[in-house]
Amino acid sequence: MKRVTIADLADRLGLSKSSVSYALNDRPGVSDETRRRVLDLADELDWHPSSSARALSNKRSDTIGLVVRRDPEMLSTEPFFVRVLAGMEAELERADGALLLRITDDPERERAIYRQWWRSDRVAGFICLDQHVDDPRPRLLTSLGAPAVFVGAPSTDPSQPHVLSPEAEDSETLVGHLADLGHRHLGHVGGPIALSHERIRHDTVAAAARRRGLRLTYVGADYSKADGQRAVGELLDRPDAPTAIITGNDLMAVGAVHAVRARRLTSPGDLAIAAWDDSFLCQLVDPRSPPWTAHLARWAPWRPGRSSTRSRSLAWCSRTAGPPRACSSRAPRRWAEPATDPDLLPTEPVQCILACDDRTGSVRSNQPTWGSSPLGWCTRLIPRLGVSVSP
Amino acid sequence: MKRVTIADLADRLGLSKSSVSYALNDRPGVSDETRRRVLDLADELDWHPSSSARALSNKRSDTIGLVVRRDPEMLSTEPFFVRVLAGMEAELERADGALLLRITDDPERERAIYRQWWRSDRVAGFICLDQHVDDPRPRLLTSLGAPAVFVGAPSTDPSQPHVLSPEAEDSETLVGHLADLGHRHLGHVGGPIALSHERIRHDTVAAAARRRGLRLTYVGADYSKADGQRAVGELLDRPDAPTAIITGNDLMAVGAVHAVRARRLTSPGDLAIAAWDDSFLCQLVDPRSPPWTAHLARWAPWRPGRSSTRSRSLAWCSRTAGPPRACSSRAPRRWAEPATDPDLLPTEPVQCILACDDRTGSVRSNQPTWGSSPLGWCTRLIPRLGVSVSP
DNA sequence: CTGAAAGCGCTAACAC
DNA sequence: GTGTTAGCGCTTTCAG
Repeated sequence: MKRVTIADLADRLGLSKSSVSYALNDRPGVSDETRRRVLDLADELDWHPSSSARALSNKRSDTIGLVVRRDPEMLSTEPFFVRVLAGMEAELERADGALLLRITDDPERERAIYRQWWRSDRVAGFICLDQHVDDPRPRLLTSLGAPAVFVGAPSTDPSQPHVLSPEAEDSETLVGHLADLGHRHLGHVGGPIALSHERIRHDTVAAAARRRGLRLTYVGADYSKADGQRAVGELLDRPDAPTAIITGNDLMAVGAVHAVRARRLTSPGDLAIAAWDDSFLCQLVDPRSPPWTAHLARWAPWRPGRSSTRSRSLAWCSRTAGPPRACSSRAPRRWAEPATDPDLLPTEPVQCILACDDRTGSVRSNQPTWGSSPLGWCTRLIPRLGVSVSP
Repeated sequence: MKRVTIADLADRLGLSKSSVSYALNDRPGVSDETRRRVLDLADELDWHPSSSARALSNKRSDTIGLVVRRDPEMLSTEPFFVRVLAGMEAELERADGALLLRITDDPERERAIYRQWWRSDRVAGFICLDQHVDDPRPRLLTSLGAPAVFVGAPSTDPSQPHVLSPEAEDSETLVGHLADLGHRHLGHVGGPIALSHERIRHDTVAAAARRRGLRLTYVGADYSKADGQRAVGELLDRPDAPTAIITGNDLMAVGAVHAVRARRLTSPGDLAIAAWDDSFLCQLVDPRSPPWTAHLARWAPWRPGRSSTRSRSLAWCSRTAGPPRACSSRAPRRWAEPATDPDLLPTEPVQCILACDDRTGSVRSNQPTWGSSPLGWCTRLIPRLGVSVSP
């Protein structure tokens, strides 16, 4: 199975390599007639450009690197990740790009991979998830000169683009909703506080509660179901337990449900639960599914002291712009914030407004040529940065 | 940020490019002394080989291609996929390889990607999941000359290696267990029958039931929770409903639980549920979690006619070699079958026995240098094939 | 043990 | 419009 090269094409057509190359790359310098013949032959012979050869002379790649620093075991449990992946893939699909993926738990290893992939020209740039406080990556990638898009929190290096989630707005929504239901004491079960977006949530939830004169108890956990259950259990076992909690992801919300059940309490009767993420877990673990609802009603009398009539709804939802619909496992659509700083791309500002369905992860953009998902969208950023950086 | 090349290293050390190359690649032809100096300098200058240049002259890549043909939306809901991914990544991590990933729903597109990635030298080979009856990929990849490992079912092309799941054994285990509990009529809610392994399950479950003189009703579904719920609902609504069902994945088992609840029936009282996969969903949606168990007991009397005392356990488990432990959401360890045909790798037979923990996806191998997961393991196959193919 | 040189497949000046 | 040529960074003969 001998590889077909442009030299082969050139030979068979009696042309030179360069003419063939021009034709293939849709560049001026060849007649339409010639171009057609080249294209046809290439098709017939099933020619494909050698990606290494092309990368070697172009010094660029159409591959985007993603290094996920999480325990693979735990990752498989977290719906968020696959949604991110699917979003990126949706975009890469249309751009005919590719994703180079690595999952590792080891921070040292992670940094080594960034260096290696970049220095070995494997990728055009990176997408970075899960930004930490004191995250070494902004500095590392800047020093390497590698384009990168940070997702979820602004990079500490202002020259790097990022896509933000409206954390503050979410916090406001969640706290506001629970306050409206009459709760006076909220629990906040946050994810790892080393994560920037968790720190933001910590602060903004606190601020929203303070503004309304609500009591707030914060407990940190690690995003796992087990630890969420532990944390919520701690809250429930206090003499002054909160009547509602907010968890940082759905997995911990499921943990919350289990903590409630384990204590023979009910939700939302004894504890209203609201969570960030609105993944499919909300559909799977639906406390309302019959005869569960009836069941709750029956159990409630057993602990009348703990039963609360204030909260009749379980806000199983997240990142919603409007108030969560009571007892709904669907999140309404929301409008995300403009996602980039226009300064970053002087030649072609990329500010845009996305209409985002958080449940499906898909977005509509006011720039019609752009992607179909929030993370697909930042996938697009990379090549663009490449263009504006090396003019 | 100028790239560091071996020419740079050679210059600074007063050597020639070739010597440097030899030293770097651990090849004979340089003194130990020289090798050390080269290695040290490379380290100091943070040199990394250009992957494209290397691939260009080597005509090989350390990247493995994975094209997943599923609806991305649905994928995020299916724990199986991320476990596969994590398994491969675990192996790639140690091999310092990389995964080129593409998720697409379009079969035509899928085949185009295989061609393109192969002809453009992007990957060393492929791992193929979800083999269909009449799957075009074995033929396609053979005709391209691309190494590929098929997972889950034997390729129709016997020259291609594959990693099998012990489907027949699983079927036997599941049916046997339910029969032992006293069930006489089983339902089998299978996944898409176009998938080879589902066809195998269909046949082997039927055979196992027949051998025991059990009745069996098969209903096909699409692996989604909703469709699983629909299918189980259909079974439950029949006048002669089965007392136990087997579903093809956990998501459909969750659907089954919901179908049961929606009819105010109980599980396992009215319907025992057993499923292939044993993912984390089993932990999340645990019908036994208190006060659920008590709840079941209370509900049962409401529909005494439907309540069965035969089944006291919910076999929420899968792919177990021994009988499932009653009411356990953990699968015991199992021994997988030898995974490859020794004929396939004449130079270096790769037959090995894996000890596999199906819950974590990790395996122990009797070939100690080998991988740590079943899919990591087939990741390893690719380069090995490469070696034996181009001697 | 070392150096010069060819070539992997493609792009991009630069001449014709 | 078309052909010639010089790299891109690395590997690999083949002489010294």
